Amino acid sequence: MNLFAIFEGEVRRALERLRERGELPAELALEGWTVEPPRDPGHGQVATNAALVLAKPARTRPMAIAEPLADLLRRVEGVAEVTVAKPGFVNLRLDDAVFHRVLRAALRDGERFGLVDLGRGAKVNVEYCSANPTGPLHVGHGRGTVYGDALAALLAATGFHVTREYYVNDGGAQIETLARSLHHRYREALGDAVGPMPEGGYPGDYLVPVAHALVERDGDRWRDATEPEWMAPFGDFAKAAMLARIKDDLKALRVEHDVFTSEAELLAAGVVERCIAELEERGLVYTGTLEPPKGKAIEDWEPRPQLLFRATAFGDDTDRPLQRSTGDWTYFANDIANHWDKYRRGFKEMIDVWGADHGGYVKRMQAGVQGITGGDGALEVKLCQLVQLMDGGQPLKMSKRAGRIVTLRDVVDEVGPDVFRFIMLTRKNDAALDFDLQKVVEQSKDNPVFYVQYAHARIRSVFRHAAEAGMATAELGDAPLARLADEGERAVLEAIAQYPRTLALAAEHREPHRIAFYLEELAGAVHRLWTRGKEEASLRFLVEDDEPLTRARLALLESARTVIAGGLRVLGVEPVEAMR
RNA sequence: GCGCCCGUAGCUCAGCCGGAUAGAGCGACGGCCUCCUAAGCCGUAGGUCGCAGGUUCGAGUCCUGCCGGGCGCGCCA
Repeated sequence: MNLFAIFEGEVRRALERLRERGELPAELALEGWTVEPPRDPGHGQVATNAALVLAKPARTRPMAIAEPLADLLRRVEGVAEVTVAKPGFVNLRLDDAVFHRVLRAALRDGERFGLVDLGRGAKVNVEYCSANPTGPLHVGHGRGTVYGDALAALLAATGFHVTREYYVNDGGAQIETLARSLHHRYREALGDAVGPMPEGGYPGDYLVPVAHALVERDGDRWRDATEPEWMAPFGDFAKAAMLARIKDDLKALRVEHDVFTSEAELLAAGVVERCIAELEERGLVYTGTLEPPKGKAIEDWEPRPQLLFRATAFGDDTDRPLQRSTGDWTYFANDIANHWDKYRRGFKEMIDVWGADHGGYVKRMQAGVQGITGGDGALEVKLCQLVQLMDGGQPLKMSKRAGRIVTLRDVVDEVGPDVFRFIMLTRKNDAALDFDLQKVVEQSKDNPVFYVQYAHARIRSVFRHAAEAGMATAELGDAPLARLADEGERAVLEAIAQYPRTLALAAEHREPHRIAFYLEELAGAVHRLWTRGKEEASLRFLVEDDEPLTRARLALLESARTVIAGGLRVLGVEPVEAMR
């Protein structure tokens, strides 16, 4: 029950009436205006800028539209008062009864309250995390992962049929590097004096336990084997171990993907060849020679004819290579196949969450999807800016080469998934983020997530007390909500009514952080109301000799709690029963 | 050199599709617990929204140009 959507309809009808009556030009397009909560609560609960927006196309003054519009809106059920303000805003003050209906809807729907059906069951594939299985997840991965996970939940909450996907980049040379690194650790585990990790290997110590597990399984049978002999089994073993570890790390973050797609398996199944053949049939593949990029000197640049994808046909800056000089497919070719595979599994809408360092790759991938799906599929890419890891104000350079990795798991174990997720979700995805390990650990007790969880816990506490006092806490839908007369109660009521709109906007904009900020506001309204009860006994929630009033207040609290729980659920944060 | 993203209070960040007097948290300072959880509430201080133009009834928001920071710029992933 989205009040703002409802009143948008009312404003539209009123404008249409004005057009019919000739007070607006017959050909006027009724577009571009909005219905929003006014910034100043003194203006009521709903405001529209329709008169301002339409004045110019209607070739009249804003007030000439605002006045008759206000007259019509005054007759709408649930509207208590309509005022026209300065330049031409029309402000509505709503009857309490309207908010009472919202509250009853919230009580009736529980955590499903506000879940608008924007998607109508459309299938959407959200690919996120997709870190290479060559090591544990680090903090930088955590951001895109949490964002993607919350976005997936948000879309699922707004009527889309969502699949959460992880693309495993296990097709390239990096798995060979991983296998060599494991082989080195394996020899170490057997007690051979092999020295430090060779140049180009993965120096982190996370392969040490993997090597021991391999010794446990196979003993020293690979000690004297040749590289071609051990390469495949070592690669498989290491890959499986890394993937298991990544899944475990994800679980600690409360992230669970539905599908893991393996690049290597797509390759082995010949999907890439079929994909390229498909592109060829569409005339999107040719052999040509690329110009060297301007402005950036590339050493050992050799003009070379190669297999190219006609990305420029879809708005990319240049055509893109599909095949390496070695004859292998490029990562790009494989990734087109990956998206083609999704498309053939029924996903016309695909969303990828990438790190900002892949920003230069967006256009070509979108071009690839357009090309391979004949324009029927669409790829939306959400970039997460990189995380600058700090330690006590000093930038911490993470380098895999130096083996100095701050793992995601370390941080999550330290502060917990709720704190970590909330930190990542109180930011827009496209703003850079400083993540100071020391501060995050020190200040995790100040994390706003507790503010929201505390509001939930306090409400639970009231219900526990109510039950102890023998008060009925069920069937609150028929409570006399008109008894809710305090300004603090109204504030909570109005905050609750904002939720459906917030959810819809967050989904449309792919911005789960809006929910986090909204929940802080709602929690604030709850905390303020709580404090009013401390200052004035008559405003306490449980009033011994006035059960109807108590029930009305419980109804208010329960719907607030429901919204908090539902919102936290979308963010993947636990609503708690108690804080102590 | 070119492309994308960012620049808002001391710090970390919101600011809805262009809307009314630019907000929150942390930090600083001052108040509030005989009573449903003080992980809370109330107040004070703190801003030329990077700079300069432009668009318009109206710009933190859109456009152009600068400045500053991040990322990227065949066959790596």
